[in-house]
Amino acid sequence: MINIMLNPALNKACGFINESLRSKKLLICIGAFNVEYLGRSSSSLSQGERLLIVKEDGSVIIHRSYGYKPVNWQPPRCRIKCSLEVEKIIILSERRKPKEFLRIVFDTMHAVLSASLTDSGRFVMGPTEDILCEILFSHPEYIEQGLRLVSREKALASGVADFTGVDEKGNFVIVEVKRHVAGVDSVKQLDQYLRAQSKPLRGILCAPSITKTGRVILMKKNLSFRKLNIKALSELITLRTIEETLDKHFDGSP
Amino acid sequence: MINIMLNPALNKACGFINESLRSKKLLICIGAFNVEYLGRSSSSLSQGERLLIVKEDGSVIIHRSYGYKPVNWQPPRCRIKCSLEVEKIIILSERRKPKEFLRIVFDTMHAVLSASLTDSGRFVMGPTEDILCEILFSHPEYIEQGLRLVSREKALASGVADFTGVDEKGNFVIVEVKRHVAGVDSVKQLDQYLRAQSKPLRGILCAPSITKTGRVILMKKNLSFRKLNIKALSELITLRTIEETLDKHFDGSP
DNA sequence: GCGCTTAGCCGCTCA
DNA sequence: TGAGCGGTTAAGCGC
Repeated sequence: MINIMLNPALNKACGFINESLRSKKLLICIGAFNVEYLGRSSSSLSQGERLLIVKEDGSVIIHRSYGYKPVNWQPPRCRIKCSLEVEKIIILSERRKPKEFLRIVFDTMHAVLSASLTDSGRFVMGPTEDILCEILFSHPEYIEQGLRLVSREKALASGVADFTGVDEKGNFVIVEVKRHVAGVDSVKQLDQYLRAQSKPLRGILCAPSITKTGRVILMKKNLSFRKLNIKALSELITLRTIEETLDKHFDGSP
Repeated sequence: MINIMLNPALNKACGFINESLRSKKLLICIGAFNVEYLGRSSSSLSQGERLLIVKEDGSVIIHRSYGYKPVNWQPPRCRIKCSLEVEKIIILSERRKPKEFLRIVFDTMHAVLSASLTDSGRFVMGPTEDILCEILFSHPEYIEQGLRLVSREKALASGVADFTGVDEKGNFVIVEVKRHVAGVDSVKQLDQYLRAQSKPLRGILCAPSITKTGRVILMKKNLSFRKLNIKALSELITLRTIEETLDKHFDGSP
């Protein structure tokens, strides 16, 4: 059910907004306003025509006419108040922790709209690093011939290694998997894991590619790099398997 | 100017959307649809009632009823097409680089709205230079150990220096503060102040960072650079101070 | 264009 | 509560 007012008087708009907030509906306002943000940082946006969205969970989103990212926002569970002043509507949103405020002052309201959205749809994301690990765990030959993977998500002294295992020659190895280009940070991450061990182990970094500086450090530290063909790996797994993995993570959810 | 249709027939909605895309307006659609994303990753969102926003710059934003982040999106400069199929409206958005697609299939349209937003407002992030100076004036140790600041906004022969003071060793200093990366211009500005003095003084440039060429000139002119941690400095202002500021701003609010 | 760093990063997990 | 870490991270800047 959708309610809407076009070019409402400010007092009417204020009533409409308060009713929408009270009944926890999606609220969309188009009008001329300015915004002040105060919290971890601060910002100030002077007057202009924009789009304000307040969701039923108390999130606030402010969009200008361009860009896909909001200019200001607040996450869910904000306390939101709307009040009428002389020739102005003031919407104040308070986030509890960290303490942050958004103050929106409307001069003009072009449209207010409220709606209840019924959405039980399911959102599924493509192969994540987690799923990639799942695949590699059942196909260690894609990392190295003769490699046996022993543990997954192994908690080490200095972080959580994707895999630990034993290579063809009986050396213990730690494996770090990246879904994207491995950079200096990835190499350092793997190196950290290794340095925190008492004995020297082999380290294998698996990624679709590696940056030049990343490779330099990797070679200096005598680590191995294994190029992953993400697409080929994805094809080792059926959609069914992905859904099973998801089910494991999101267990109870419908 | 705002146009709107409530519960339009799909063919009417399709016409409305195409007209909005053609004339490069902000487009808002509320309806039941599913979304497929294909690109660097992939995702699939099954049927449900949601909010679709298409901006005049070709950005696409899809929001569910909860959360402040979009479930799917595309950045500006996407090519967007809308077509009518049997009992469905299909909106396809293509991002050129990297190649990515969003396919939105509407079963039902509850509302379509288009608007032109006029927004020449200015957005300013973080503590203003003024506030930054305020903080540094009460915490000169963040500029240099043992520094005593004597004056603020001191009018000199060739401009207004942010601070003048005396360093640990008794040298007179002029301090210039920048909120953003200091460049060649900032260095020259500080140098100007110093050259206009009869005696040679020390010059300290404070900024979160400095460009390479800026640093070269700075060193050549024998000036000091002090890296500012804007975030840490901001945190020297307590929340209490923020709340006082808010109170001042929002005075009447309950 | 690559590679690196920052962000009101966000959001998740786990000690 | 904090640390670690992945992200369709995005976005900026230097090389």
